[in-house]
Amino acid sequence: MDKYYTITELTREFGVSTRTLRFYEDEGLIHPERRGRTRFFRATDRHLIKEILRGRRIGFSISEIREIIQMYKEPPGEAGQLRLMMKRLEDKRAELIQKRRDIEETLEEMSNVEEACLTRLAEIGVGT
Amino acid sequence: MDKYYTITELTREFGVSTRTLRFYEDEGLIHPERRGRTRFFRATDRHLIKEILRGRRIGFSISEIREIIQMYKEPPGEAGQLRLMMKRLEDKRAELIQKRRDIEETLEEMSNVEEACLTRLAEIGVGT
DNA sequence: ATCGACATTTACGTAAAAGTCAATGCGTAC
DNA sequence: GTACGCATTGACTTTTACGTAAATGTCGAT
Repeated sequence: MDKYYTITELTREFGVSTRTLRFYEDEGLIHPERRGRTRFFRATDRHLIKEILRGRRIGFSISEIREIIQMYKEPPGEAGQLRLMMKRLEDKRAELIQKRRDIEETLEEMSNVEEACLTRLAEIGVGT
Repeated sequence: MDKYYTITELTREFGVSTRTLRFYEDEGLIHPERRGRTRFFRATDRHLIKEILRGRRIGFSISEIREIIQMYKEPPGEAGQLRLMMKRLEDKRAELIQKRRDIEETLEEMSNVEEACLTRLAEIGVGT
């Protein structure tokens, strides 16, 4: 099949603006084809967009996302480069693990607050 | 005891600048005491800073953090407010859970890349 | 009294990630 | 053939979360 996606199809699917997708293209993250001036997105672009948005939700900057995409594409050939890349991976991993811990702590606290709300509601509700 | 912390003590402990702490004060997130023009931070401020920074790592904006802090302080008294608050909590919770999933997926992919790196290093290493 | 370290305020600057607006093109349904 | 809707480009604007510079204050040690 090799389907093409138009820009608005993708904006609808992912809930982003055309500006955003063009911005990602300008930043070199995706490379939709062109027929005349119109962009045609392939499955691979669509998949990349998914990864980009996931990175964005996590809080990665555009350049970090670019770096990550690069990593998938081509593990560099030279040993020094490889070691450096693994070091960076380690750092990112630590960061993500910290972030996950932060999220879990926050989720717990939110549960507490929610419970307090429920109790309060019950108290008030009684008198209604 | 009721220890006081100076601003630089806290900047060192948390790895942030004085500008940042003053900014948080301007934003009404913390309320250090004053003796003359100098700020003196209490344990409660220190604890708040911890929460603020955790929120920041998670990706909450200042106003979201402010909102959260507010929630801890005073679960509102009126039923409608309470329900609204719980709705917002639900939304945030969903967001955080999505974020956690994103992180987990990313961690897995990073493991893959890392493994690929190791294999590659081994291949190269053989010829060294 | 002066020096250094730390503190303060005010004000302007900045980078990231888009939003918004205006002008224009291209295809097609009527 | 023209009006309409979707696309495009480029320029300008906005928001967030601080950074940074300048000019000054405070205080203990020398």
